[in-house]
Amino acid sequence: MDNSQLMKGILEGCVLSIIARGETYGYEILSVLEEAGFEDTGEGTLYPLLTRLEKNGLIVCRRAKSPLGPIRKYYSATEAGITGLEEFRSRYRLIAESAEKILYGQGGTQHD
Amino acid sequence: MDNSQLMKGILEGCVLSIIARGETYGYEILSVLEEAGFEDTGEGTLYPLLTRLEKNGLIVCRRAKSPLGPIRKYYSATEAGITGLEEFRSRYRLIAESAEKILYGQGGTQHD
DNA sequence: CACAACTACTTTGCATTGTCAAGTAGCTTT
DNA sequence: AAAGCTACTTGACAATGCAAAGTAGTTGTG
Repeated sequence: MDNSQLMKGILEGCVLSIIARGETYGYEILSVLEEAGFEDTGEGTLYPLLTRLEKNGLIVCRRAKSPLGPIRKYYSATEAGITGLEEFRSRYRLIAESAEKILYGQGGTQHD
Repeated sequence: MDNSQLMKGILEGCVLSIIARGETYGYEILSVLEEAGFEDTGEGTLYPLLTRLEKNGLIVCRRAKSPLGPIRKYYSATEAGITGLEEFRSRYRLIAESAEKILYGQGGTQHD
């Protein structure tokens, strides 16, 4: 059992959240994810996810030259993206609360 | 985007946690999950999950007659299951913290 | 200029797993 | 005995994280 199953779905909301903070691009998102603790996130995970978000109209992308390498794709959240993010947060919180209720107990299990 | 992706992996730990509390069987687990908030969990989700947990040695099962219907499969957690549950809780907490850091911000929910 | 190294994004293919749907089987009630 | 409940099983499917390899632009070294 590895982390990948836990990651599913969560990552999508997190990436959307990062983009919603301000225009950014793939490589930078990767570093933000790593800083936050998603250390194993690879390009093969992120880029398809960005494509999916874009296809669903939650983010839009603009191509611009990088001062360093090849063209970057700068993403920013659409209004639908902002709305979707709120919905995601709600769903996430519900599930997280349900999970924690079961995992740690309502008040019975003392966890450090 | 539906809940199913968020559920992946989380459910496994939750079911393991429920079983770790004491011997129980599928139908009962379903009702516990529903009470906790996992309302859409169907049999087709739970039973394969139980099989998987058993195959991985995290739970064991014992068949016993039910006062009502057909034979029940009572599950209980093995030592490996307890250990696995602890590990799951740690992993879950790490991911949840990372996710919440991104979703809600480090110091507060409101950021511009 | 040619080649390597780095940045940045793309694509393919796979394994895992939640979900829908239908099925099997025992027990109780009518 | 037929219907309806409890309880578990199975098959097919779709979503998605992930590894690995590929494409392409820029810079530095010779």
